[in-house]
This record gives sequence, structure tokens and C-alpha cells, in this order.
Amino acid sequence: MEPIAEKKRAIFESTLKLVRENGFHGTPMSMVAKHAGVAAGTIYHYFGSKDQLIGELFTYVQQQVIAVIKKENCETISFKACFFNLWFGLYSFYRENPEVLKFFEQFVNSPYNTARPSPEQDELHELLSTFFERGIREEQLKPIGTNVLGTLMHSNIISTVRLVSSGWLVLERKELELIPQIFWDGMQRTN
Amino acid sequence: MEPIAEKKRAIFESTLKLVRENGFHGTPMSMVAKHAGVAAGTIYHYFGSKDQLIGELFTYVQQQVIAVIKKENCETISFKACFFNLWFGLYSFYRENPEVLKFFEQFVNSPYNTARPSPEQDELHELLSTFFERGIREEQLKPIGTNVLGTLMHSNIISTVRLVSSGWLVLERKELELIPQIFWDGMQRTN
DNA sequence: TACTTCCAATTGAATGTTCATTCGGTCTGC
DNA sequence: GCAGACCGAATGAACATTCAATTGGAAGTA
Repeated sequence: MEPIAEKKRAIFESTLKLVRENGFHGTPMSMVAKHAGVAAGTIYHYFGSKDQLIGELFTYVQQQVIAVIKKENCETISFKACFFNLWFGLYSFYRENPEVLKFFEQFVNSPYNTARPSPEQDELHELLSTFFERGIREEQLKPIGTNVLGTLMHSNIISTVRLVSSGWLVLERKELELIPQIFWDGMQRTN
Repeated sequence: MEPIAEKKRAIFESTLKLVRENGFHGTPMSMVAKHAGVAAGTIYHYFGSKDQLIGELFTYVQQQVIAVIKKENCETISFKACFFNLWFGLYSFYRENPEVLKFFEQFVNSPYNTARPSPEQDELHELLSTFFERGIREEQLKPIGTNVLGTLMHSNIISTVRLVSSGWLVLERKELELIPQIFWDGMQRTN
């Protein structure tokens, strides 16, 4: 809505970076304060508690991912082309923002993440579902729920990023393209 | 090697259960002690520190997963049948042991997980790689590294379990079978 | 312009709590 | 009577959170 206060953004970014490096528990508020260049008390001017800070940061970060999806989800090109664009769009985003991916994964599996919304209420998964609805309409896909497809695609991307970002292996562009290709081919109705 | 002491096993199981419910940081040693029916000091008889306890618990739990893989990895049936057995074997294990999955995911994304071994040194991923080597040998699969296939399969299973265990949606057996089927079909060489 | 008022933004030292860890001592089987 | 297993109160450090005090600038007043 309104632009985020500079201090608030600095607190977000510092928390993101520090949580990536040290985890939630290795990141005391005092450390966030120092890194963000504010006093400890200032954080509490913007956020009620550490839990609230983490929770709001999650929303902040989720919006970035949602922006990527919206950007790539284009009706004027073929569904297939759009699928690959979306796959690579998300891949690149996570690849270039490893702290986002790390925070995301830590958050999802943490007790901060209480009352996780169902996929219908979660804007990110809803967008992915909607995306696949078009595929169901236009292509010969296997009869699988769109929310299943959305989740599988997302986890497919994330595990690929983890693999590459960890440095375990280096993938040429050609090899990398095989990964969404597996998913694409697998979705097609075969009988 | 040698059978684990009863107290030690109790500490493992209590930690597993409590970490699932409260996360690493919501699980003080005093709570583990009480739940396991031992004194706080006893834990330090078996483990040097909380970090060490968590680390050893990871190994303990990983061995359970490895046992599942070894059990299902059978050379006397077709690779395809074996693939589906393995998929459902791991699926069922995580489904029946949600605390293992939760602990796993929390651990992997936490700072406890320093010096994560490369897939070649990680027995779990090595087993999956070896499994797919047979597939490469016997089947017409796309030219993708076995470690990539292993990772993708594992994440495919895990995200399916999460989806089902969260209660977001209920899958009939027929629908559930479509998920490994996607992966199987996708791996096949298509040209 | 000069002066006052007011309040949100900001500070950081102080507080109180929550743990991980220690250690002197007890128990048990040999 | 020894040695390892076990106990649990005590210790001390780390941390989230509070709050009394300070700042700075926007609006009001004359």
C-alpha cells in the first residue's frame, strides 16, 4: 500500500540476511539492530515482537515471489512457453536471492509458521493453481488437481536451486533445461 | 554397531517428538529430560552438547530412511516396478513418521547443518544415485545425472507427503499414483 | 521571522526470564 | 569398595523486551 519506511525496510533486509547466515535463533534482536543501523528499541516501534517481525518479513518476501509469478504469467504466448518462462523466472529469482529461499524454507518448517493457510487462501499457491487451470483447459494434461501441479512444480524448482546453489554440481544450460522438461513431459496425458 | 542404550533411545525419541511440535528452539534440554524420564545431567552423559544431540539424532533418523531405501531397492524385479516400490515405500515411511520428516526439514535448513556432505558422501543420496544408475543402464532415460534424478525424486515424494499430511487435500490411491507416474513418464527419453 | 508546542521517531541501558551446562553427590551392580 | 550411570539444584550467559529520556521536525502563533 504505502511505501515502507526506510528503517523498516532496513530491518527487513538485515533480518533476511542474518537469518540466512545464522538461523532464527542465532539472530538476536540486538544483532538485527546493529546490522540495520538502528537501536534495539526502534525495532519495537515497528514490530510488536520478534515473532511479528518474522511473520511480517515472510509476507514481505512472499510478495516478491508473487511478483515474479505475475510477471511471467502471460496469456499472449502459448501455455508451454509460459510454463518454461515461469519455471526459469522462479529459478532465476531464487538463484539470485538465496537468502529469500533460505528464509522461506526455514520459516515454513518452523513453529513461527502457525496457522498456515490452505492453498486456496495462500496467494502464491493460488496463482500457481490458476496458472495450471489454463494448462488443463488448453492442453492434454493428466487429470491431476491444479494445486498438486502447482506444489510439485514449486518444489521441483526449489530442489533444483538448492542443488545448484550448494555447488554440488554445475549444470550447463542444456542440462538445466531437461529438468522442467521432465516435469512438462510427465504432465502430458500418455494413453 | 552396538545396540543403543535405552536411555539414549528415549532421549532421541523425545527430542524427535518435541522438536516436531516446538522446533529446535522451543525445545529446551530440560523439556527433553522430563519427557524422556531422565535428569538433565543424564543427557550430558550421552551427548556433549545440545548441538551434538541434534547432530546424532539426524544420523539416527537418516539411518531409518536409508533402511527403507535398502529394503525397497530390489534387483530381482523390473526397474520400473522397483521405482514405484521405492517411491511408495518412502512415501509411506514419511507419511507414518511425520516427526521424522519435520525434523529432517528443520535440520537441513538450520545452522546445525554445517558441513553438509556432498551427495557423493551422503549415503542417502548415494543410494538413490546408485538406484538410478540401474535405470540409466536398463531403460531409455533422458541424459540426466543420477544425483539430479535422486534429488528430484526425493523432493517429489516429500512435497507430496507434506501436501497430504497437512490435510490440504485428500488423494485417492488412483490420484496418488499419478504423481510418481508424472515423474516416471517425464524421465523417459521422448525423441 | 522567531518562538513555542507537540508528538512520533529514536535511543540504549536496565530488567527479568529462559535456558544450556556444570558438578557434587547418590545409587547400583559387580 | 570401585566405576560407571544417574540425579537435579545451582550457575552464569544470552536474549527479548521495556521505558525514561532525547531528538527533530511539522504545525501553530504572533
